[in-house]
Amino acid sequence: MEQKQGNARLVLKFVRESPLSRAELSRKTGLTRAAITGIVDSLVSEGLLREGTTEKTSMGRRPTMLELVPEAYYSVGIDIARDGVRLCVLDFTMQAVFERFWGNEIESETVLFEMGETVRTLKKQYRFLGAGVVSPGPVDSVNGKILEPDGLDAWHNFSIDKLSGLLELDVILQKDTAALAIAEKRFIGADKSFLVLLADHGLGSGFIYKGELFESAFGFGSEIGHISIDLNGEKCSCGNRGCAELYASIPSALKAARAFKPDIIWSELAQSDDDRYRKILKKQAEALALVCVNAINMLEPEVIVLEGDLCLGYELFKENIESIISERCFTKAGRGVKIISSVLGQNARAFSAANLVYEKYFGR
Amino acid sequence: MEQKQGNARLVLKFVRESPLSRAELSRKTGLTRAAITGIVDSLVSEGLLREGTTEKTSMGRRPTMLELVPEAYYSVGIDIARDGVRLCVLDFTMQAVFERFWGNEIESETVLFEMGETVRTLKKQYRFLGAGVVSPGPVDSVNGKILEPDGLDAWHNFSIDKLSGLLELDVILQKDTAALAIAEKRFIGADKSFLVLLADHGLGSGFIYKGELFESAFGFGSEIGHISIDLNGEKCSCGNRGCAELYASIPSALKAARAFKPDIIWSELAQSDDDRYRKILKKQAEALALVCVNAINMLEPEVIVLEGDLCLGYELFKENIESIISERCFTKAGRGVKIISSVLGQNARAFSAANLVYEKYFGR
DNA sequence: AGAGTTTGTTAAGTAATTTAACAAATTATT
DNA sequence: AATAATTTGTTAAATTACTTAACAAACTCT
Repeated sequence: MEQKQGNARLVLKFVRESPLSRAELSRKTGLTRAAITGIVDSLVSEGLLREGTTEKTSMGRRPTMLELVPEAYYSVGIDIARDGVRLCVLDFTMQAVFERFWGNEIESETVLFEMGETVRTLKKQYRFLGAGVVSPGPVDSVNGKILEPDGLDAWHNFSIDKLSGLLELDVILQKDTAALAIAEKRFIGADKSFLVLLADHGLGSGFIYKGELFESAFGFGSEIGHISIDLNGEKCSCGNRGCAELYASIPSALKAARAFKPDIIWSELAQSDDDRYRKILKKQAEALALVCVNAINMLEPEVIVLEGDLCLGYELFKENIESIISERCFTKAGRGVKIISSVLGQNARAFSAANLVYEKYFGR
Repeated sequence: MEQKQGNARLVLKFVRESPLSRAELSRKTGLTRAAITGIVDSLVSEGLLREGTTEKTSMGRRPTMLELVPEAYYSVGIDIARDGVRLCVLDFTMQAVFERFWGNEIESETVLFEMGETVRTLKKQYRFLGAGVVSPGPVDSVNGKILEPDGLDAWHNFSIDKLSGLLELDVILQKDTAALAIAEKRFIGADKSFLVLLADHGLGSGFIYKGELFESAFGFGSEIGHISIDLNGEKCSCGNRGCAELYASIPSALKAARAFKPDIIWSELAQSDDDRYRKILKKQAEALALVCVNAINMLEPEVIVLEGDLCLGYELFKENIESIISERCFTKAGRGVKIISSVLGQNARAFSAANLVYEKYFGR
C-alpha cells in the first residue's frame, strides 16, 4: 500500500524472471486479470514491456507472452579488481552491448577519466538507469566507499560520489561476493536461500536469504572466511584461531606448494598432475567442506555455489565437499543441499555490478 | 498494495511497540496525517485503539497518544514442556489474565479435555483471537505437528488440529526456541537482528533477522546445538563431530559431575560452591562462547540473549562468553555484540506461545 | 455446430489514499 | 497582551489502483 506503482514493479520483476502471459501474471501476483490488463497497458505505453510470441496450450485461447523491451534502459557495470578495472554496459535484458578493460598498470585517475569519457559518449545512444560498482571487501556499501582491500591500494578509500559526478549517474557500490550472490539469483530462483562461496585471493561469501541479500547488523555480511574450522588451529590476523581462509584460498595453497618449489605460481599448481600438488588441492577442498558443514548447520541454504579461481572447474572440490557434507551434516539440514559451480562466466563480476542497478530498480 | 487493510495493521503494530501520536505515526509510516486520521478513526470505532494521555512538547499543539485497548482481544498460550503443560491467557497488551498448570503425571488426554473445558468457560468472558502452542523441537510448524522430542513421549506426533477442534480456535504451533526469540523482540527492538540461545536439556537457538524469524529452507531453523566447535571432537548422534550440545547442556554438565558424585542432580550442581563443580560449569560456559563466536562470524547478530536453566542467573556464563568473544571475534563483527540474559520470567514459554497469535495478527 | 475452456478486455463501482486548505492548541516574540 | 510561529489534527474533493461483473476472443473437444 505504500509505493505508488508497487504492483507495476512486481509485474516487471516476474516478467524479468521469465516471459509470462497476463493470465499467469494474474495468478502469480494474486491480482485480477483486469488489473493486470491495466498495469501491462501502462508498462507497454512507457516502453518497458512488449508482447512476444503466443504459446500453444492444451485448451482455450492462446496466451500472449510478455517480455521486457531490451532497449528500455541500460546499466553500467564496473568491476574494480586486483588485475584491473572492467566496464560493461548491459541492456534491460542483461545482454552486454559494450565492454572495456583497463589493466592495473594504468593509473586510477586515468581510468576514471576514460570511464567518464566512454560513458558520456554512450549516453548519446543509450538511456542509462544507473551504474553499479563491485570491489573486493571491505567496502562501506551504505556510504558508497571502498575501504582498504588487500592488494588494491590504488582504490583505497575511494568514494563512489566521485564516480557519480563523472558519469552523471546514480552509482551503487557493493562487495564483490555480495554482488555475485545477487547475480546468481537469476539462475537459482528468485525466492531461494543459497550461499555463494568465492575462493581466490581470500575466502569470501554472499548469502541470499529468501531471495534477498543477507546483511549483517554491522554492514559486513557474513565473513565466512573467518569461521573457525579448528578451535586449536593457527592464529589468524583477525584474532580467532583456525580460520577457514588459512586453509582454503589461493595464497594458502601456494604457501603449501612452495615447500616443494619456491617460485611456483597458481596456474602451474592448478594444472599440474604432480601428486604432491593434487594432495594440496584436496586438502583445500576438505577445508572448504568443513566451512560448508558449519554454514549448512547454521544457515541451511538450499544450494551452495562455488565460484572463484581456487575451485572453479575443479570437480575435485565438488566431490570432496559433497562426501564430507553427507558424512557430517545434521541429517535433515544436510540432505538436499546441492553443491554447484557458478555458471556466470568470464565477466561475472562486471555483469554482477551492472545487475545491481536492475536489482534495485525491480526489487522491493 | 495487496492486503485490504495493510496500513491499519501497520498502525496497530507501531502502537503496540509503544504508544504514539497521530503525527508520529504519519512520520513512521510515511502516510499523510490525513490518512492516519482516517485509519485511526476506524480502528477506534472497531474498539482496537483508544486515545490516551496528551504529552507535553516544546512547541505547538500537544499530541494525543494512542494505545491499544487491552480488552480488544485475548490470546491463549499453551506451553508443552517436559515437566508439564502450562496454559495462560493474555490480553491485547500482553497482560496475563489467567494461568493454569498440569504436571506431567497427568495423562495428556485429561489435560486436553480440561483445556477444552477451561477455554470454553473463558470464552463467555473474553473474545479470543486464537491460541499458540510451543514445544521442544523437532516440530513441523507448517503442518502443525509435534514430531518426536526427547523426553516428551506423551505428545509425540500430536497434531494441533485436534486442539483446534477442542478449543474451537485457530491454533499455531512453533518450536520453543523460535517462539522465545519472537517474544524477545518486544524487549530488543522490532527490526533488530539477534540470537536467543536456550541451554537446558539440549542446546537450541532462535535467530531473529531484521525483526523476522530466520527460517531455514527445510523448516528446521538454525540448529545451533549441532554446530561443531571441535573438528576432531567426540562423535555426535547427528553425524558430525564435536557438536556444541555435547559440551553445553544440562545433561553434559551432569555427565561430567557424576564422575565425582554418581547421583548428583542439576539443582545441586548449580548451587554448589565446590570448585570441581564450578570448573565444570566454567567449561560449559566456554563451549557456549565458542558457539557464540561462530554464530557472530556467520550471522552477526547485534545481541545474544541467554535463556534456559543452564545459564540463567549465572553471571559466570556472561563473563566467560564476553571475554572469549572479545578475544576471538573478527573485529568489526564482534565489537558491539551485547550479551544479555533473558528478561522473560517464569512463564516465558507460555507467554511466548500466546504472543505467537498476536505476532501473526500484527505482522505481515 | 455447438459446448466447454481459457485468455484477455471493458465499464462501473469502491476503498484507501493524497492534496490542499484550515481549525485547534500550544510556545515564543515583541 | 497581542500576535507570530509552530505543531497537531481534521475535513472535503480529487486521485489512484484496484475489484466486480459481464462479455468478447480464440482456441479444443465431442
